[in-house]
Amino acid sequence: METIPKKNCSTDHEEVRRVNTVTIKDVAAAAGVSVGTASRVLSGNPATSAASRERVAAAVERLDFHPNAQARSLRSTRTRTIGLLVSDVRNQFFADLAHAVEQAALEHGYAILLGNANEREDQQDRYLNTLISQRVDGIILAPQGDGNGVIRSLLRRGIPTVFVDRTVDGIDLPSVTTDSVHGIRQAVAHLAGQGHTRIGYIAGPQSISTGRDRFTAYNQAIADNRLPKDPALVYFGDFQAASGSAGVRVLLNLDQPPTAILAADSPMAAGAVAMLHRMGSRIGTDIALVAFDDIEWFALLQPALSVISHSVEDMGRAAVDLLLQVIDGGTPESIVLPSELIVRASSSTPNHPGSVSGLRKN
Amino acid sequence: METIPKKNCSTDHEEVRRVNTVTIKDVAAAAGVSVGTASRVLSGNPATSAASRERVAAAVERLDFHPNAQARSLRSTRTRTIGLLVSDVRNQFFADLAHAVEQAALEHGYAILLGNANEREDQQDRYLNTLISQRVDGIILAPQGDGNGVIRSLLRRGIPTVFVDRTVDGIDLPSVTTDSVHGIRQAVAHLAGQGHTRIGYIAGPQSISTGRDRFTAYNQAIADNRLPKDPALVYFGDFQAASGSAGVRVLLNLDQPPTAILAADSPMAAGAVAMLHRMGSRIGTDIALVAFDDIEWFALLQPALSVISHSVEDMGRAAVDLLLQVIDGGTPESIVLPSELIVRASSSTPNHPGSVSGLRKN
DNA sequence: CTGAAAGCGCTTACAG
DNA sequence: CTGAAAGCGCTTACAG
Repeated sequence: METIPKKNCSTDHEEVRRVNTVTIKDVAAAAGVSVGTASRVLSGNPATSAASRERVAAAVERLDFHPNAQARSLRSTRTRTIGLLVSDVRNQFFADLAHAVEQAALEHGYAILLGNANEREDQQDRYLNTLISQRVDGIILAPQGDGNGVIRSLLRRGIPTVFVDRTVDGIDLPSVTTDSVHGIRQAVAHLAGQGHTRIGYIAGPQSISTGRDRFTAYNQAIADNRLPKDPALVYFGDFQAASGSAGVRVLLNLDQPPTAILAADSPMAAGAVAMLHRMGSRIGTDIALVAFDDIEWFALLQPALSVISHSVEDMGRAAVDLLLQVIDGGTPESIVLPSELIVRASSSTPNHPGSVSGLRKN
Repeated sequence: METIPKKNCSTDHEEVRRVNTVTIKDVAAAAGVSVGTASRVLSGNPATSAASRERVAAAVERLDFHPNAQARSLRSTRTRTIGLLVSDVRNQFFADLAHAVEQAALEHGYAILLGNANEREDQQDRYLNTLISQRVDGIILAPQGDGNGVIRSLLRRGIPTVFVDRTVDGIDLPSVTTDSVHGIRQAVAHLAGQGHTRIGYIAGPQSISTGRDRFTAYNQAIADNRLPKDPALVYFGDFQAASGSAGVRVLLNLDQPPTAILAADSPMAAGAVAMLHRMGSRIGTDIALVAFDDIEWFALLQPALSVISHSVEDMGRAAVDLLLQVIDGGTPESIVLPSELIVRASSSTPNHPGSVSGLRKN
């Protein structure tokens, strides 16, 4: 009675994979009820007798039945699956975000289909197509690009989607983002307060909303603190580590190098640290360094890195909440999370910085 | 002709999500061919005329058709989806592994359904059930537990599965693991060569194969180098950061504390670093430190951490290769990847360590 | 509370 | 090369 042999068309080639798939039909037969009744028991429909429930449960147990989610969702159009597309899993921030989203989704009975765009629009679009084809119930997206690719399909098809961390201009979807203004303003004020007047900035790409927002916030903060504005102090990176290193090299080779540097995300900050080490510039002594994103590793560096912190747990949880509301037909408001400066040793430059490392190179 | 209104049973409640789902029927109608022909064109079946191909392609484009993967796999029993279940996404090693697996899978046209066990067997089993229900074509698993849970279902159902990084005793599945013996032997010899005789070890859990393997390798290396064996020098952690910190505290409070410490994975090493900082013990001077796993952050610490390195890219790629072979009905051999010591400043203790930090505490 | 039957969107022999 | 039809494993009104 177990493993009822299916009319298996395979020519007995031994290559008989998955013969052992037990279906709801097998369960129904074993329990002595109809398929409909078995289905009702399985889906928790109250219109079932205690007797059926017991017999079906026993059969499920005995046959080790796992309902075919494909078939189920083909009828019910719900897959209980959420697609999460991040920009770069190896970026600790997104790994933490993936974890937060996954835990929050799990609580609501959803599994996460994780995609990794590698900060590239073509890979994002490829995954987006996969997610659409897999008929995920909704998508949480840290977007790439200008919204002229597959993102349009998402909207057209009415697939519940929310943006996380980033947004796309002209695409009106609920989002969870960080208000970078407050944290960056604090950071610049903190540095200016110590006498720094030349604060370098390693910016993210201006094609990405967080890259733009943080850059705007930096410019604003420079102006607010009446610091001289010098375009040479800004290096445009790509949110990845190598560009952080490149940025440091360029900035430190300036005729008038900065005495403090702000990096717009954690991989670039890591790259900056590596290059500062290589160039023999002592962080917290020769140069102050502050990073956007709070990663546990930053606290382990010596000196520990000052960071602009925002809660990745809150972000992940909020994104799931928002998406669930959209799936339920709601139109939730976007959420903006706060950012906050955490001062550590890397930006505590006791000696007047101008005199320590501001020495002209020629 | 676009969006042909489906016989939509929704009571016009406005809650008409996904009306706009276009099916292969719509495509066939728009292209003026039968559903069968449309299907053949879509799946690249050569038995199609150039004319049909063109008309179908045009219809697909115009209607923005995305085939329903659920329905497709219901017939073909292939989902083109691989489940990857890692122990902890926030662990940089596994994030890197996820990335490597995902890239390798993408090359073969597979999407990855990523699960995160959080180093817990119950969460692993829950995800495993989801993956089975989703009918993934195969599973790449960094396993938890003793193999008496859902893993048995995997075997019974013949679902193609390979182990990665870890294995489970008594479960015979192809695997990709690291040979820890060589790297750990090198590390201990390197430390012993500098005069260290008391080498502490922060072990992983003995319920996990990598925890056991590395511990065995450590014991072996201690014996090989004719170092005194002292059980007090071993602290058993759980592969997570907090236990690395706890381990350092315990070991440094010994009457005869170690002058060198080896941590069995990167999160525990990070925890160890944090605690050494807090206790004012200078890495590379007061104490030597070596970590298993090569994470980019380790190179950024000052002093940079010596590590036992193994290639996570190779591991991810090999796991996908193996799984693909299993899916194709093969029975591939397991793969064991090498490990190698990389010496950096954290384990270069020029002064005779015994005299520097081996001073008795009482 | 239960069974028989239709149907979700595809694929795939089967004839032609 | 193509169409008509069966069927993958479920769910869900419809009667009873």
